[in-house]
Amino acid sequence: MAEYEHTCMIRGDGGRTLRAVLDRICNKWTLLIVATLDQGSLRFTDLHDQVPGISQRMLTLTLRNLERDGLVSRTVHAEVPPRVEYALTPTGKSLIPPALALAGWAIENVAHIEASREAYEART
Amino acid sequence: MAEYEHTCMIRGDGGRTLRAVLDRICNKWTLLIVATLDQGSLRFTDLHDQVPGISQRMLTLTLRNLERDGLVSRTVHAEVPPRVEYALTPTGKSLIPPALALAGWAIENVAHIEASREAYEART
DNA sequence: CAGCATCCACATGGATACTG
DNA sequence: CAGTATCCATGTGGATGCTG
Repeated sequence: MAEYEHTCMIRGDGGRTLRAVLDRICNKWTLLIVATLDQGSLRFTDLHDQVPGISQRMLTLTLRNLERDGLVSRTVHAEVPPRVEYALTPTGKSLIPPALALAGWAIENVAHIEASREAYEART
Repeated sequence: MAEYEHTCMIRGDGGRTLRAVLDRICNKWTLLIVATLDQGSLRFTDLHDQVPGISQRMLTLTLRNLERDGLVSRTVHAEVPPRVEYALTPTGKSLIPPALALAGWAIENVAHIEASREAYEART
């Protein structure tokens, strides 16, 4: 537990690198879409159906950002009606393990956090 | 790589659990403060000095949220001038490993992401 | 020292309507 | 089918000034 020197990975450059990446990942939909695409390639409407509650606008925006960052590939098939397939790139796939680590922590600790929060509110 | 069924940890309840936690963690300062406190307990001014660029307001807000969620403890010493010590709780400490996993991914892939982003902009 | 209060700028994201 | 366009509500966070 005394290995706090490893946190220099986080604090490193004042947190700039970590934050540059977090900014792209920690919005409302990104991780959900990445996790959904881990099944394999999907088209726009499939994603819209499988990610509950997302609007067309946010799905489009999030996919564009993922494409920009090279985490998701977008292939347009020249057909009528149009067919567009979205899939994770290798870089996108590599995000899954750390994302799972965080999700695991979230699931293990959400009860404790929620309880602590309610106790705090009650105190105030 | 065919173990995509594990991403149900992320998608599980439509991502609600993960997002409930991400919302508390993925703001501008939380992970930076947690990483800084991994060294041991620090007082307000020390934190303000060690986290470059943070304002008093955001330091206060972030610490209050961390205290609410039970990730950071706040102990006031009845002295003059006042002395307040902030430290990670066990729950707070347990966030470090998954945070490091994400930071590691960020550091490994930031160059590729940045390059992809520039290529994308150039294309447009 | 360790904050709280106030004001303000900007980004995120939701709802709705329209299109090649 | 796979988007785009527009409008708008809310949240996040920065600057500044004041206080027990």
